[in-house]
Amino acid sequence: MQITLWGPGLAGLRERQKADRNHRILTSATELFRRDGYRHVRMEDLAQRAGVSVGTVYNYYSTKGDILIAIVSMEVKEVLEAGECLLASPPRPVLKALTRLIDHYYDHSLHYLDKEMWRTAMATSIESPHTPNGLKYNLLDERLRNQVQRLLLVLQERGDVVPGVDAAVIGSLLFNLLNVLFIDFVKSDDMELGSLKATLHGQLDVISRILVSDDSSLEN
Amino acid sequence: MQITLWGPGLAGLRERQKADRNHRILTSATELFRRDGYRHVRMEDLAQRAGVSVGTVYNYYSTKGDILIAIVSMEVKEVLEAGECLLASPPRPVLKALTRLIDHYYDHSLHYLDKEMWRTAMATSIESPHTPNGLKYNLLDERLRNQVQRLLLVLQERGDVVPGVDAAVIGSLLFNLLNVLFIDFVKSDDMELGSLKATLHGQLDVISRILVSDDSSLEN
DNA sequence: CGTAAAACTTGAATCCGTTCATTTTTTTAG
DNA sequence: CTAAAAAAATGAACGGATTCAAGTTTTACG
Repeated sequence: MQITLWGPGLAGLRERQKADRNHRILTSATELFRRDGYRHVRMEDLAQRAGVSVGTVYNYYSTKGDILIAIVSMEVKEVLEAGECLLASPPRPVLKALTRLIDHYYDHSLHYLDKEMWRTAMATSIESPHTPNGLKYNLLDERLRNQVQRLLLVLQERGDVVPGVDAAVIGSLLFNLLNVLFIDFVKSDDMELGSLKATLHGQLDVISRILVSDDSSLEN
Repeated sequence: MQITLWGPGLAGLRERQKADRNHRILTSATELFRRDGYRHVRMEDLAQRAGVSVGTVYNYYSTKGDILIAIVSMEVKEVLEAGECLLASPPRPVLKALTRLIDHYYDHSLHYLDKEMWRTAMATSIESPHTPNGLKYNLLDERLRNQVQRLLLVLQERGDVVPGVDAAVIGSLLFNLLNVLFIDFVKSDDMELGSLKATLHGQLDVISRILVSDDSSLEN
């Protein structure tokens, strides 16, 4: 049934077939989830569009939710990379640096996923934190948290953040905030990105007062 | 089949039967969920123990998750009432008042529910925010948020919190924090209540610096 | 009381994610 | 090149939440 187009050799036939099938499954899933909504996509539909059987899909991903996590991973990895660039030389003042980073997280968040997909991914990570799914999602969360913490550390080393504060604590606190606000955002079908960012800015403004000395807080 | 023990009258037979069935379903669910774990309880088991058919359970609750939300409601309502007592005359200083309120939320949280039940309830509220389930849960969340905000307002009116801060913003921020920390708590099977509260206290300590003037912050 | 409408209960059928015994394809060894 | 072994694909079968057409109980009304 399978025609060997490329002949043997070149990294192994099986390897290439596997990569190809995996890619087809992921592509089909992304398209179908966005077009029809995660809930309405049946594993059978997904398998059919990817040109494989249902069993094969389960050979690559252990649950329907696992496919979603894979898509979330792409999303988060891109965002993390962009974040690293910002960490290399964050803008001033502190408030602007924080806003820039988190706004970018938010702006990028609907690139591959829609709100329903985010809801499902978050729900999975909460309901089943110990499955491969959940672990993977939570690991990504930790990497984001870490990035926020490191931004604060960079700002502190540069002297923009007063030495007294614990960058890890406040960074974690900031991440918690941006996370909860994002949850509220994806929960509400109506809320726009602009509204999400406005709320964030309000709370960031308050937090950033802890971070700078009273003198520099007059800078705005 | 149904023996009319009380005779007709007294608020209608049907009313009483309904209340009784509802009570039996809720009681059975609480017992089974705690004993066998939410996931392992089948609707059929639950129906059998409640002495009704599966269809009848669905007549009272629209999904399995809906039953859980009903149990969460009991939990949260009790906690809200206790909160109101504290609002009537909160202790000093500010940090102690906040700690007292939120510690109570946490301490009470495992009274009816275990961690798995909380995870499911939270996941449901995120994944399906528009179903009766989700709406109910999110309404309760809002009431808790509001209570935290009102505590701050009371403290501010009493002069313990500096007039400059926006009680609604900080209250909301505090609620977000306690919420995220609680999510992390129920996600981890290992974490103890003590550890949860320790983390909270660390973050509360930071936040409370915004709330009091520099003079009073030297009080501790 | 008796009867029709309304409200409610029932459990078999449906739907869908997931599993698994079987079949097919690819690799390896001779 | 061929056969045995290994790896992977397949789709029918399973389990459990949810639905729904049919049956039963309660109420309303003469």
